[in-house]
Amino acid sequence: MAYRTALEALADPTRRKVFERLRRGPSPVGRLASGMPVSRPAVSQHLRVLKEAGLVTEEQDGTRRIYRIDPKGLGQLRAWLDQFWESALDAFKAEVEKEEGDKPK
Amino acid sequence: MAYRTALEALADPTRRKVFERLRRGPSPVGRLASGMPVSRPAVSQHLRVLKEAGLVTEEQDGTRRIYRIDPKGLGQLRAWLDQFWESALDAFKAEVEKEEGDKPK
DNA sequence: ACAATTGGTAAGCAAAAACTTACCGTTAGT
DNA sequence: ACTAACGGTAAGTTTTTGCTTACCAATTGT
Repeated sequence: MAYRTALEALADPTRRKVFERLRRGPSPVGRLASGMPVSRPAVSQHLRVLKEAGLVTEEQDGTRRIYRIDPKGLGQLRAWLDQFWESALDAFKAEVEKEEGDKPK
Repeated sequence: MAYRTALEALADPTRRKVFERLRRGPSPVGRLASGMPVSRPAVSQHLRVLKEAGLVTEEQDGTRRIYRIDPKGLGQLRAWLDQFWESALDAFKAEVEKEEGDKPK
């Protein structure tokens, strides 16, 4: 049921930018913030949302916190999408068959 | 590049509800709106967003418009997710190998 | 031609979300 | 012990977004 939070987290453009930057590998907050059009606290807040959505993890290393992508949230999102995709196709097929029945002979 | 709009469209709970209801098959606007906690115009506005995101299609049938799920948007989202998933795993592997190199012997 | 059904659009409002500045706590180095 | 670096949190403001009411256009049936 956590695909909701993942979806909501990835909807924001800057948050997506942070997330996609992490795809290239782990990074501390400061490094993430430089190169972003917004302030460091803003990035911090985005990271919290991403973390709560299971999309990133935080690891303390001295005075800095290293953020990295967490496969968990991504996996849940994929699972939902796949299941949705399948049932949508099923409904689509059923629909087509129903229409076939409408033009008999 | 349209996975952005799909993501943003699916972030809203009521919009997701509309979308998930369409999974069971096509429906005109009025039917969708009844059974929703919001007004018909609200549903209309949501449908527009979903349509612009390539998630639903609209077909005119007399005075009513039938909405159905459009596989396009869903497909683009899946493609992005899959590609993201892969490159994230790659980065993860590369990271592990780097750490292996850190503790030689 | 007229009335009724269906639904899109506009304007305005209220709630939510993102951003900034200011501040504080923690760790590392000297 | 003092200072600097790093980053989370609070408070307040602005922007965005979702919702409602009111209105209008198009189609169908009588």
